[in-house]
Amino acid sequence: MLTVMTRWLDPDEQQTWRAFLTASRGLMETLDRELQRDAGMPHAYYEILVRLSEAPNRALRMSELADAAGSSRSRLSHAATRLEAAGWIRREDCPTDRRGQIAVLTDEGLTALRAAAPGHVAGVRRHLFDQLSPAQVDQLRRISEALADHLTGS
Amino acid sequence: MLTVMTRWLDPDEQQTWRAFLTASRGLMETLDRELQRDAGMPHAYYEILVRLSEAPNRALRMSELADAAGSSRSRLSHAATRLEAAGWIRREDCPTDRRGQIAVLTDEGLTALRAAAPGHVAGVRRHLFDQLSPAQVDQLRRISEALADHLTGS
DNA sequence: GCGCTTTAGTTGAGTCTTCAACTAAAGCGG
DNA sequence: CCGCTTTAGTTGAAGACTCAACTAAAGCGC
Repeated sequence: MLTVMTRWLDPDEQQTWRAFLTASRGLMETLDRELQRDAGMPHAYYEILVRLSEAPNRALRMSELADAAGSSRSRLSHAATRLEAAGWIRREDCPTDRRGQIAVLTDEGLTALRAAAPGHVAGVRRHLFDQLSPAQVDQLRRISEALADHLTGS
Repeated sequence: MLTVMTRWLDPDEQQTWRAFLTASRGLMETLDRELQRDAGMPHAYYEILVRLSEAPNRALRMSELADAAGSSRSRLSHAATRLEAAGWIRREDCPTDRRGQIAVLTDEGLTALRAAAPGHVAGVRRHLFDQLSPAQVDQLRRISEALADHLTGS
């Protein structure tokens, strides 16, 4: 067995990695807290409602919704239970696949989403876009796409 | 009362924001899962151990440790309880401030950290640095620093 | 030295996530 | 049409995090 010596992070890489950790963790925590405070929902639930609101008939199969919202199936299942209890979504049986469930955004859910959206978008703007130059925004998109491609690709 | 119309994200901003969400969430989840699988600890605990290992005498006041590890005090308190039960840290009374507690990395904690580090660093390299050009790494550092400055500054 | 405010840290309840185990139906090979 | 494997979705238990409430000690003004 051949064990290769670990290639540690050099000081520059170290700094980059720690800055990234601080920034992304801090940004998500801030937005999550704002959303929880102003709209009574965590960011993960907000994203579920957004994806449903964009879908035809405000409805999606559970697994499509999980993929769209970047959630595991188990996570979505638990979240759906809560969202249903809040009256924001409803579950329907899938007519073409008896295993399937369809999540539907209710009118109340849409109302809650519309109430939450302006504050949340303002937060994303204030904490992210307003802090970066247009060039940096472009760089961030390319960087993020490269990382996302790798994660889903391999 | 004057309510300003929300300035929504334009399609480009939307795409950037979603790519960023996918990438940062995916990256953190991947690293967290790898660390949990290979070393039996979540990333947050790993970071606590790292910070302690870098401190003089492998010891830090709880609040300094919380700041260093980017954790809330409550979170650190709960985590410390677990880490202490695992035998990886120990708590001592602070001699100069009777309110204070000092977290100390034990030999077992250092051993656990040393066992976890190579795999984790390899993951950071594989999932982050290997996917970006040197210019992009530099861009990411500047972007992250700008975001972090804003979050802690304001 | 005495109140008042601030800081240090912990705690418990409630919430969210993960993981593995599970049910049930669909798809497929022969 | 019959097994076998895969896919859809849910569930419960355990772990981790948040928030608010709390204890205790320090710092400060006078």
